[in-house]
Amino acid sequence: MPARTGRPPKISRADIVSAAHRIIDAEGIHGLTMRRLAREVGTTAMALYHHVRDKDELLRLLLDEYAAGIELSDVPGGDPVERVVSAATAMRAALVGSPWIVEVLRADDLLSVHALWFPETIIDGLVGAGLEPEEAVDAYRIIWHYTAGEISARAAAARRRDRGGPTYRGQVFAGLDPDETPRLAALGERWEELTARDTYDKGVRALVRGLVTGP
Amino acid sequence: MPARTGRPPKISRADIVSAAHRIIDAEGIHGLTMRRLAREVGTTAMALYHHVRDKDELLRLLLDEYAAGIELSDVPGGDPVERVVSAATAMRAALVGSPWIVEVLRADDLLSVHALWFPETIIDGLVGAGLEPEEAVDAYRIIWHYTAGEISARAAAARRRDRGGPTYRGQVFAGLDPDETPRLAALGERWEELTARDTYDKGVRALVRGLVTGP
DNA sequence: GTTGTTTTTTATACATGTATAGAAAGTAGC
DNA sequence: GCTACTTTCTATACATGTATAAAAAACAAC
Repeated sequence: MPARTGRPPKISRADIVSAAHRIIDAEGIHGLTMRRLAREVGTTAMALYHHVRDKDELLRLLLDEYAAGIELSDVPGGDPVERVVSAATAMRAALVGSPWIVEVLRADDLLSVHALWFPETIIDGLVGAGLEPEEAVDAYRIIWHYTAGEISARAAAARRRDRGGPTYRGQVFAGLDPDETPRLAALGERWEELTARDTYDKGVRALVRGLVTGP
Repeated sequence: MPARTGRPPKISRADIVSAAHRIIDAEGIHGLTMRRLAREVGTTAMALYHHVRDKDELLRLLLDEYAAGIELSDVPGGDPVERVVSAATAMRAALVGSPWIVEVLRADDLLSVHALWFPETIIDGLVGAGLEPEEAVDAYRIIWHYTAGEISARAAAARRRDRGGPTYRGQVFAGLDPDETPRLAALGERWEELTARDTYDKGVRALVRGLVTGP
């Protein structure tokens, strides 16, 4: 039945993925290039492309491995709203350490095959709170958009901080007209400080509350 | 006082930005490369780097020009919640046509110098709804994260659709265990259809409602 | 005018993802 | 064993953003 034909492969998808894992652990996501990966596997860059469609697919495979290792935190049984908030917070916690994952996902709001626990739990909680299944899907996607946006913004801010350089905000606040934008002008210097806060929890609570209470 | 010294410049920032604008109009954001831009301006790629720090700065300059041309829609006077929703919707409408802008912004939740009307109006509306200014800033950022996430996901989905190829979702739903994820299994085929819906309005309404009503 | 200084431009180079073409290494039919 | 076919791998090439070094073009001091 196997009856393999053709030149026998020297490397496998699994080899690639585990080598990629090693590189990321040792050098961070930044060190993961196709050529570097090829060297680690002991082949050429283009040979990798016979096993993965492109780098994005490779990242998705990594995500999947990673997701399989996520500790699913226990979610409180009682209030459905609280369950949804907990699950969303756990989802965010799982992703926030590897923001590159969010770049890969984005369109794929389902995360990974091994991370379906998150949408499942959130949707279940939303149905428990009284939403129709279709509405719960909408609500889940809304929560996902918020979560992805927050992680992405957080990662971008961290990158900028690393690279230094003048923030764009400074420029914005320098040329600020108090007549046109009184609220912003009043905030002034405090903007930097205020926008350093972690608002995820606040946001997800408001969002879930707003979603489960009708208009 | 001017007393310019040094080799006289052949090109200016303004030249660069307007040439970039021309390219984007004619060929889309995809056609905007540093070399293509240099050709349009009549110089070399590296010469551009004496006028802009990097491509991101160039994109920010473009955004700023673009923002200056945005029609500020009138926002209803009455209900503060409705004002915030309108302003957020206008912000999203302004950005959704050029999703690359969101990639540039992300960390810079203030948009552009010429688009401060959006945060100003939103924060003002939130204060009008009873929030303290600090809370209103938090709330604005939360709304921004949601908006950026939604646009980003939408753009990624469109890109994927263009390129074709099997969706990751298909793979996810293929190997789905109804015991572990009953809600998702029940949805099954409908996922694709359900997730094609535009949920921005629903989300932003829920979010603002949740934000202005205390916990 | 020669020499130095400053600013801008050019030339060259590199790492990256990935396309394309062809070589290599196996099996199957005869 | 020879030919055809299939799969995998290798070599080469390209476009991209951008670093670095050198050259060019102006002015100022003497």
